[in-house]
Amino acid sequence: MDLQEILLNKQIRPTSTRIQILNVLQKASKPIDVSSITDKLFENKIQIDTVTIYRNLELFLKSDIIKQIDFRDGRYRYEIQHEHHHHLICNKCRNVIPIYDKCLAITDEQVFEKYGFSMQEHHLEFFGVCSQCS
Amino acid sequence: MDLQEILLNKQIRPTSTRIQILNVLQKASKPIDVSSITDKLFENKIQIDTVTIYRNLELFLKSDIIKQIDFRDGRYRYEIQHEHHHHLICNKCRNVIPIYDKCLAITDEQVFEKYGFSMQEHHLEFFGVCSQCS
DNA sequence: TTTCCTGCAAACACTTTGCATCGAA
DNA sequence: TTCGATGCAAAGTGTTTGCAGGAAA
Repeated sequence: MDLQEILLNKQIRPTSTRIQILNVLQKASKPIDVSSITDKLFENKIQIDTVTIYRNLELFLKSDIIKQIDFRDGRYRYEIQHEHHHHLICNKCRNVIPIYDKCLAITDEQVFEKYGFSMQEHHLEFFGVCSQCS
Repeated sequence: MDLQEILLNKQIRPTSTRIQILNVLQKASKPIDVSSITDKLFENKIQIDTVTIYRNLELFLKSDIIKQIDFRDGRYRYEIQHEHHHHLICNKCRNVIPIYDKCLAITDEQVFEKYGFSMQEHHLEFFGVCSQCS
């Protein structure tokens, strides 16, 4: 998908900085953190200030272009918002496997009604040991 | 349940510091962060260094006495490990409702086998808007 | 005695804010 | 010209480390 188009659709000015950041996220095979984004950009001889990355990530988050994920190691990771999925996170090597299988089933939809809670989204991650580490 | 006993069962020396920290967690109606723990202790005229709290929380985590929860606002919260449950988190007021309803069903247990992943635990939180905020 | 706990100070890592500059509409 | 985007410096926040003193087995 065209990154510029995505931004325009969301009424975000498609600056080259933004395209570059999204480009890195798009090419990543798994969610990456801010310092990895900086590194990837650096490999492509592009230098963008950390602050700018943070500011734009926040913008992308608000516009639902990207998703923020927490693997419980003290920093957030980001990935392009696409088909809903979850992650298997290895507690040993920290590798991440995205899974597209349907995992979640609210056995009683009325759970939310019961609390008058209007559910917007859920976050589900699985932790364990991957094949290479076991 | 007796806190001292819990610690002894886990072969952790039941110092008064530890009992006090656990006591605060036990009395809390929802997961709380480190600074709230400090505050609660202070209300009871108990002063325990932040570092000590962190170190003991880590210890409790490893021993499965407590659980670490992430509400995506930059700090972890902790609660006594008890009956498995999830949380409804209000995106507006940040209030937290624990729910004990059965929510998760792996529709295909073979998902993990497929990846040779030995699943140990999952983290599931729901985000939305609570009744008071809507 | 020996081992483990705790507190203090300092370091760290990640993220945010303030402000000036730059650049596109 | 005006408003938004970016970079730099600095501050803020949450967490961890090193080390020394202290308490419990």
